[in-house]
Amino acid sequence: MDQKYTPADIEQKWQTYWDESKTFRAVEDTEKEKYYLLEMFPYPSGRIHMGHVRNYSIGDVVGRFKRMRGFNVLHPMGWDAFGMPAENAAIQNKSHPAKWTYENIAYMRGQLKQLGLSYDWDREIATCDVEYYRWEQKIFLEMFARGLAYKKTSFVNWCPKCETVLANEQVEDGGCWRCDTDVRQKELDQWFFRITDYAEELLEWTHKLPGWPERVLVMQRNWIGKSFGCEINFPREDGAGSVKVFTTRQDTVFGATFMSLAPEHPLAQELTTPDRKDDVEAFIEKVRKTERIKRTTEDLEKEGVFTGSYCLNPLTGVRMPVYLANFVLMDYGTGAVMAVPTHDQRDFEFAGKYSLPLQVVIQPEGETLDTAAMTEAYTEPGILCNSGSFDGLRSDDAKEAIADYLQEKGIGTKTVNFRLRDWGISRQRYWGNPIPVIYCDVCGVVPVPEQDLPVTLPVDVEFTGEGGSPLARLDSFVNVTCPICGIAARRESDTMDTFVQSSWYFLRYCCPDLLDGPLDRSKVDYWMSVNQYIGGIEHAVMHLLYARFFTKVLRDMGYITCDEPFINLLTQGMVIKDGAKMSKSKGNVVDPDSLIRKYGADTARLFSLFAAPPEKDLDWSDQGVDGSFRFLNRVWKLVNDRLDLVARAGAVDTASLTAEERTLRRAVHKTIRKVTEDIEERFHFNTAIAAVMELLNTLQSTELASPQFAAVMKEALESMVLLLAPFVPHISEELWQRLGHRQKLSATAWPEFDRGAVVDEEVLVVVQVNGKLRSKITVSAGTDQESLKSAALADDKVKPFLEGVQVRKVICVPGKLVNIVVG
RNA sequence: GCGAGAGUGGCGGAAUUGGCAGACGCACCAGACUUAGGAUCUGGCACCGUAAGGUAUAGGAGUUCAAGUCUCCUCUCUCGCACCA
Repeated sequence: MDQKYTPADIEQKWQTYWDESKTFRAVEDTEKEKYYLLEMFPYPSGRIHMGHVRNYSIGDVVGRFKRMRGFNVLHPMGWDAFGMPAENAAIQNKSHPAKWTYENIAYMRGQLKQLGLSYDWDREIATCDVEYYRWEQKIFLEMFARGLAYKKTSFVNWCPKCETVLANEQVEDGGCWRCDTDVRQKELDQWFFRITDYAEELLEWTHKLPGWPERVLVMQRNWIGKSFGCEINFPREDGAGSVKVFTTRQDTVFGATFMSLAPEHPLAQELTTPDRKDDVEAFIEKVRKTERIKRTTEDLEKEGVFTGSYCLNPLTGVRMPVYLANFVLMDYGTGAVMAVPTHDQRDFEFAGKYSLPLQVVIQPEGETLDTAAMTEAYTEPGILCNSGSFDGLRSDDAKEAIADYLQEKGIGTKTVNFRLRDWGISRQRYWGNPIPVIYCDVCGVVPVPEQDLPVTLPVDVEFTGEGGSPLARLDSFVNVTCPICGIAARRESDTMDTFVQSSWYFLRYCCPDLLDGPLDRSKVDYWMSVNQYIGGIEHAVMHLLYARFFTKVLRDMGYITCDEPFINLLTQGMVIKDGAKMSKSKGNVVDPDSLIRKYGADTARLFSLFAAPPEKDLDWSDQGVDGSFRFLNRVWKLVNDRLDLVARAGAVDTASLTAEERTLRRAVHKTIRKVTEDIEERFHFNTAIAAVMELLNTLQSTELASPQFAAVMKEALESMVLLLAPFVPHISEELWQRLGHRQKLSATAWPEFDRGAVVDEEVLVVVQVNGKLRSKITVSAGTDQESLKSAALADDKVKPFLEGVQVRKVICVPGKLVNIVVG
């Protein structure tokens, strides 16, 4: 037999076996408890990177472990295959996005297989396959029918480089999340999904997902941004209606001395008096030029302009000048704010700049504010004053009382406001899912009839990189007849945001081959929800929120029954090297291919699991990889060296073991217990692996002449190999076979620890004097407190510390510690 | 600014319920084997001290017989959000 560990050979051997025997194929089986394990599918960018290796190694440990524990595991993989890079590559290489994408998929699939990941490859999905995206078009049409997909003209975030629209979530620091180009505002006719209809439920369920990291839930809650307040109408002085504001501080209405409107506010022009026209237009132009980038990223100085018009404070009758202000956002609340300079910092600064009046309406307890002496707004709770019949109320109570009063008088209504806005999904790109809609001059927006689906992406398209979407310029695609009236019409040429595909791929995995619909209810009901989802924290808001939204929409359409897609979520940390995220520009990239070539997949997996717990960042270390490789070599050598011994061994007779044999066996079973708990309860694979390393050290240094040594060693080696299987499956399968098993390890159950074997016969007890460690004594496990106490007091190392002082108290923690308190 | 999380040897990290701080690994040092070693094996390795012993978990206070762990304050770092009315 080979004495040298050659990963290339054994990894190839077992990968072929798993592949050909379809070891990891998942079949619905109501007799078994299901376990749906999912890692976020990759974008087929060309090759996998270390982040993928880590993500999928973590997932594979869970998958293989659960399988060995008897679960019916669904562990699928696929490709988030639509998206800009494919199109950009096509432009550069004068190629086609489909060719580029499918070639990348083929290569990356090979890489994943080389890692020995336990996927059911029969369920593989590529979202650019027409068999996938056609069903998404059907879902879109149903959403359209329910009013959940709609069109509106709006200012959108526009990336001039990508020539496409970006969702708010896709704008990072004022730049495009993909290419970092400064984002501009552009007015376009766009498709939206009405995610705001689900804002309340999405928020509510963030309190019912105990298996999610708190920080992700917090981010989602903040993103949804629910706030309670009032909409209040401030009548215009000219009597022509009123201006509606949203406020959460209706307790300060009596202190509102002016109004601030967003420059884009529909009333902005109307309220502007002729003499103010020039100033106002100049201001609006200036704000528009500044654009969103600066309006959101920098602490822009508060600026505004007077419109020349006034509103009246409905409670005080005070004349309030109406300003346009650069810090008021059109897309939050009503785009208009009642300004209370004494109790809002922004309004305070604004009032200072334009010499607007201040009126204190909330006094801090035990203090009196004086407008002349204020240097900043008082935003804390307090007692109302100058507020008519509400004087003397605490501000918290006043919120309620004033809201009721406003509602009664018909001036305002209590409302709930969300920061979350509808999800714009139109993209002016070719490589995406065509939105199945036709525009007819007579019939208007006409959904493509279901029998005409799918709207297939045309292949014969030219990619020049100029002038926006190639689809829009393709007459054969755009020119159609209206399905209703038959006259010439135009096809929608925008495609859907790629986040749409990743919002339901986990459902399609349950029935990837279904030919007559998106989802097979019975299969989806069997597998959903995903028991464990694993991926990067960067998807905390966008992908995870959209996927939750889609799940609820599809539930309401009757496709599925679950409320939430992912029961447990694990967000793994980044892979960094030399203190920085791996990136080509920093030259600190570790290439998985060469890593596998040099050490094998098992070593690559092992190190990425051993170096840090999953949720923390992993600091890559080439020397650390050497260490993992060394460990596998030692495992290999130890097992192979003892094959003869093991071949002669029978079963362990627990009744007649010697003390030394029992000690060895105790180490084995304690390791089984520890590894099991570390994987199952904590996902702390690093400590699980460390425990196996300790066991190896023990086994390596134990050589007994006793009768049952061979039997105990056999049990030990077999256990060690089984415990390693989720982490390093190839070497484990090979060693398992060499240990004489005909049944494959991948069909073998996880070991159970023997409760009798892990009980300590002797325990080490620490003896402290006044909390300081003075001695350690070994006593038999059952020693009672009294004997323990006297043994501690009589200990030679302890005695000197007891001379000349009085023992006041002795604390005994059985099996652990004695603390003698003296004084 | 707000929210969340973190801070432990030269390094990655461990300490699960308040009970031996530093498991396991890396690096380093010494030795063995060797023509050789970037292979393998053995031993050492928080800091100060010859030792007995003392000091150590960002810093400071507190609770406790006992604190890396609990409470309060301060500092630093990371991530997320950021004019949200």
